[in-house]
Amino acid sequence: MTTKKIPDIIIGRLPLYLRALERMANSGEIVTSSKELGEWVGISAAQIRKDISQFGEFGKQGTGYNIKFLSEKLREILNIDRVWDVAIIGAGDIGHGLARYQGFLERGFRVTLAFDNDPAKIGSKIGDIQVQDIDKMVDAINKSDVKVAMIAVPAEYAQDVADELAKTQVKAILNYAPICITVPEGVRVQYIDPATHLQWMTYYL
Amino acid sequence: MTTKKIPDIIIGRLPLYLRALERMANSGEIVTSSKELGEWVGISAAQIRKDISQFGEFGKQGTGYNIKFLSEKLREILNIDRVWDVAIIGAGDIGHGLARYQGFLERGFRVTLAFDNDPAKIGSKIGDIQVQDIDKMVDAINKSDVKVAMIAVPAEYAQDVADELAKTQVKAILNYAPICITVPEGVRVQYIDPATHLQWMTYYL
DNA sequence: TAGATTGTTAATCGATTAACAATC
DNA sequence: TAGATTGTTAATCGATTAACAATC
Repeated sequence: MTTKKIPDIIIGRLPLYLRALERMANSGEIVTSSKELGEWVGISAAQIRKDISQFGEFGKQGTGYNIKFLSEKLREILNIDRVWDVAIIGAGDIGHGLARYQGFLERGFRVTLAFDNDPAKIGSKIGDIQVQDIDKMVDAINKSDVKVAMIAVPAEYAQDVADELAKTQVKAILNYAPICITVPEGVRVQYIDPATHLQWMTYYL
Repeated sequence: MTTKKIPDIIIGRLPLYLRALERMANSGEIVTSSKELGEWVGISAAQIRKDISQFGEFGKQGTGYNIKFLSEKLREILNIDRVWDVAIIGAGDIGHGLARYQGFLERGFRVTLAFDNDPAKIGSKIGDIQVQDIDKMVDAINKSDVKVAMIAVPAEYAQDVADELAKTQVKAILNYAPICITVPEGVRVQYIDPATHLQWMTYYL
């Protein structure tokens, strides 16, 4: 079997499909079509069929896709048919919000570690996790099975944190600091910066 | 003069260029090149030159780009050579974090209105803005000159909020609810959903 | 069977890269 | 002048769309 490389842009759409399918399931629907799913996520039916067909034949001609079945398949493909432990670095407003965010668990993630360099925050609790000294981060992560981290520190510290994370088994980083970071080969980074998103839209105002 | 339509994907990169240029300026640099800027943002030099040249000739052969000058031009292009008032709908953890976020002001945005439907929150203060009853949102926004809004309510209310916003002059929405919303022609939406970003990366783990 | 919708191929469209003349 | 780097064109690459046979 020749494993063909799936384009990254397709992978990025799968979570959107899954999110819509889960909402459909919640409202009691059993099957859907590429057309309906496309309307939910704002993507053409042809593209949805093409994307999904990269991974197998999950639909039935004339009928469409079974929502539960397709959701299950997408979860397997995305490796979220399990729960990933996540570390948060930075216990300011953003870190706090992320640590308390209820939406993660049902979507495959559980925050288990939090770090900060502020003595006033170290030792405090967010929900039921305790903020640890950032100096102990590498050790603590290496003792855990955390492979996913979220950086929520000021821009000037983000690269330092990324460099420390490089000493651990973390392979996926969600970076809230408004700066592009450099990471070793094999580590993935995604960026969230609300100001950047807003600036994109003001062009059209 | 024929105004050619600039692809949306190019507009989306300009805020990244601007962000990098501002950091360069802060560290005292005066000029940069497409090569250097490309390294900062992880984009090829050729693409950066092509993107920037859509809007004018802002560089000098042999020298590169003056950082201050190019920043100024990008701000003009993106319409952030002014400050935009922003409304936040939803005063939970995310809304709170956004309202308190210090990073907006220097990048062209100021949160001036906040709304919630929870009687326990209405009337409370976040920084120096007071949370108002969401029933008064349309009136309050219409009396203001807010054209940008951030939705930070649970997924099940997001479409309702979007429908209400459609009765105002809001033309740009940053949606934190994990759901795709439908808006009238001419209104832009951007999405931020950390779980979706994380799920994108777990594929590769 | 007739209607619907998938999976897939070929055609189109758009974005990125490479190359280089222009010029600072 | 020699070296560097832009702005731009042409070539390449990749993604999206349209169309349709297969089939439920």
